[in-house]
Amino acid sequence: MTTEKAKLKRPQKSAEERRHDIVAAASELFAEHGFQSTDTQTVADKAGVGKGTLYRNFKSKEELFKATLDMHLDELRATVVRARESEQDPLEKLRATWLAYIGFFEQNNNIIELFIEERLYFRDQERSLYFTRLERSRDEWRALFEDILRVYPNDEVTASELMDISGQLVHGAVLLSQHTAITQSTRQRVDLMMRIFMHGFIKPGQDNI
Amino acid sequence: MTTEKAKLKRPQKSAEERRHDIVAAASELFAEHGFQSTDTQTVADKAGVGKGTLYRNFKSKEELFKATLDMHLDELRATVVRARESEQDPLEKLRATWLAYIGFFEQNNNIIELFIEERLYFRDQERSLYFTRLERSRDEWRALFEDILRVYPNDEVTASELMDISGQLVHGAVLLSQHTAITQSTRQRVDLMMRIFMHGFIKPGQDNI
Amino acid sequence: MTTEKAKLKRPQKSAEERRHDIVAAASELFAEHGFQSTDTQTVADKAGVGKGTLYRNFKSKEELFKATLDMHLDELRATVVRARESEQDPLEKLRATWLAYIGFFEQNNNIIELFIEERLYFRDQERSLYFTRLERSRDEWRALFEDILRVYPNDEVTASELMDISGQLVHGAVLLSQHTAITQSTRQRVDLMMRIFMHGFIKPGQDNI
Amino acid sequence: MTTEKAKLKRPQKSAEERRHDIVAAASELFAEHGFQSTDTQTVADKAGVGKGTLYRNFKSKEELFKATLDMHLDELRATVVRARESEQDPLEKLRATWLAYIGFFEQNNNIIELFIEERLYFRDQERSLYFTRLERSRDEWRALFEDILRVYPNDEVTASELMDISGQLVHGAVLLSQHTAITQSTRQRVDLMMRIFMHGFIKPGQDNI
DNA sequence: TATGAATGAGCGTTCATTCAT
DNA sequence: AATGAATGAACGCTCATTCAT
Repeated sequence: MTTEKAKLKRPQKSAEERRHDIVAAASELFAEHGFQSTDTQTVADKAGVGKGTLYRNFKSKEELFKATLDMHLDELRATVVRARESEQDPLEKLRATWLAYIGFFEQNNNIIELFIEERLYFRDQERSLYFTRLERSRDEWRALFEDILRVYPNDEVTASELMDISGQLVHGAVLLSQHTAITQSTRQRVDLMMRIFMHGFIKPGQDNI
Repeated sequence: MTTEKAKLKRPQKSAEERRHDIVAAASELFAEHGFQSTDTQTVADKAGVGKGTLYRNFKSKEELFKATLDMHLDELRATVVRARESEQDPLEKLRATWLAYIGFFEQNNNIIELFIEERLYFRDQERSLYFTRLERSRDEWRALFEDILRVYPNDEVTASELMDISGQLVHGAVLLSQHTAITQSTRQRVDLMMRIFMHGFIKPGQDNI
Repeated sequence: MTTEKAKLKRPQKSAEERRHDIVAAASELFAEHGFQSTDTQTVADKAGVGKGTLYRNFKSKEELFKATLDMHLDELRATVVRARESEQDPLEKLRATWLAYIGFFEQNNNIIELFIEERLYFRDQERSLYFTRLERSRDEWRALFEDILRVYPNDEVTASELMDISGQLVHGAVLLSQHTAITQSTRQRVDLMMRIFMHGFIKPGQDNI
Repeated sequence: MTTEKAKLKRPQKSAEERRHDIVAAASELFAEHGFQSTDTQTVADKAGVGKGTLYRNFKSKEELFKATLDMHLDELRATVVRARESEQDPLEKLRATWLAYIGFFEQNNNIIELFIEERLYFRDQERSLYFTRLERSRDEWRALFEDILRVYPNDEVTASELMDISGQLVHGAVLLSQHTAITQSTRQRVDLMMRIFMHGFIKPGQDNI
């Protein structure tokens, strides 16, 4: 029960473990303070390694940052895919996916800010990791909305358009979730999103009052 | 022979003007590179003042940053209010407001990232300026949705809920606008948002297929 | 008479003076420990300035190093030119020049090592400052030997050849001077060099014993 | 079933060989980049051993550096002795020795810089290896010049003085050889050195013009 | 004995802030 | 009041050396 968790000298873990420890530590710190405000010594300390070990595993602080983003993106993707495949009905797939998406960002506090930070810092260098991935998964999303439209045909709207609205709803939710008084559960919020997304707020026949 | 003579060359700006020049310069630079990557020397240069003058006008780089955010928030508010008041019909007010909101962020590139940066860096110190203001204007938004519900009564949804969905749609649009292939005008996007928001994508009567 | 020379805060000297102070401090330290072993903090301390001031005046440690070399090379050149012009007779010009050259390196201990360090470190980047300058002054040296040969005609040797031998003698002297037991004054050494250079060590007529 | 079995794949080098490999690798790298700019990892790689092995064989990078200098000094000495003994006539011994000396440094590029680097870095600690050895061989050099003076008696110059001039000529040649346009072979340069060293550039009888 | 992953002191450089002019 | 030279704390990264395997 000592707080001083017996810091062994040179624990000699596997390379895989080391990398993971470092990314895990970095991830928390980046999420808490942002990329620039996190210093490498702190990451090393938190990961329980020397600073040199950081640099043996990652070419630079920037690389480390991107590695943490990558890790989160892998998790996010896994979470979302799992959710989508957990349901058969297209609309239920959608609901599950939204839930998973928003839930992921709720459980990984501030992660969305990291993706946005990346966009700011590395703007000149390359495309943002997050949006690159988003793009890559567009086809899967579109397929989902095509399935939905097959069940609920509507020639006044395209799958792409639905995908866009869906994207707005989800990303808006993620962005605002930490700042809206949390009077509702994520589940409830998603249900509301579904209701409006499906039927709007205007009752049929009210339109031309 | 006054000490004040011959200074004609230096345009003798008022304190107010100076501050404005500095904020304007800072604003562009912050938007382009982010808070941390923008250095005070560059701001001073761009504003055409010495670095000391920066610090006479703003206690710190952070203050300056917040002043630029404040300026943008003032502009945003003015833009939105103007839009809202330009229409009579509640739904048209909403459409105009959405359009103004999204248009503002389209014209002030990267501004949304700045608000998010603030959230990351100054987390510990205080609440974010953007979300503080957002909160402050909630009542106005809510009033709008109450008006709308008066015209289109629906006891299955509250004004607050509509406000939340509206917030998600708008912020999602802002966040994604720079990253979605721009096949549509803002106008068109807002129209789509309105359509779905009002009626959903499912045609009446299709529901229980 | 205080040893604590009243370290005024921010003495605000002229830019010229600052640069000079820094180069002077750097020069001593580089000469004493070499380029790589001298750290910038030490230079700043010795120059009585902050480390930032170093970097306001010189783009990098490397630039500073080259600036000190340049300074020494300027001095060396001035010393040598002054010596050469102090005499009329070509042979006396030569003697005076040799004396000045060797004397310079005796008074600026370890400077020759610095020139050689430069060659080692910056090999890839560009030509050595020292040898670039040496090359540049070759014409002046050659002119001197042509004058000498005009007085002492000898068609078995060229001015260039004499210049080469002279260069070897002088640089050899500089290199070895710190390591040979100093039994003789520089004056005496130069006189010996002159004697051998002029007549060799073999007496006329002894040759074909 | 000996422990020594089956290790055929690893060439089973002797400790002696290992050391030699390391010194050989280090030697090249030091000569190319200098002491400080050469890093131990690179040496280990080039020598085909692990970094630990470096430190089992040499207490520190510095020791390794000195070992390479020692190696070169051994080679230099062997080369010079061999040359000296290849001739009978004292003057021819001298010519051969000069040739060997200069040739050695021509074939071992940048070695002279290493000796000078040592002087800079390890100044405080002890005397330079190169000059220590030089000192040690002074007696042999002096003996040579005494032999020469026996054949060409000259009571206006001592063997020590000739030795000094010879040292200057040779070291100057080594130092400058990489920087003078190589219009002549080493052989030719040495012949010129001999001619001037023996007779000077002034023809007998010209003196008192 | 040989290895190379791990370490951390050390260093060059930057940049927000101050202050003499 | 305005300036910009001066400051020095802070930080990313390196590399000689150690030590668990």
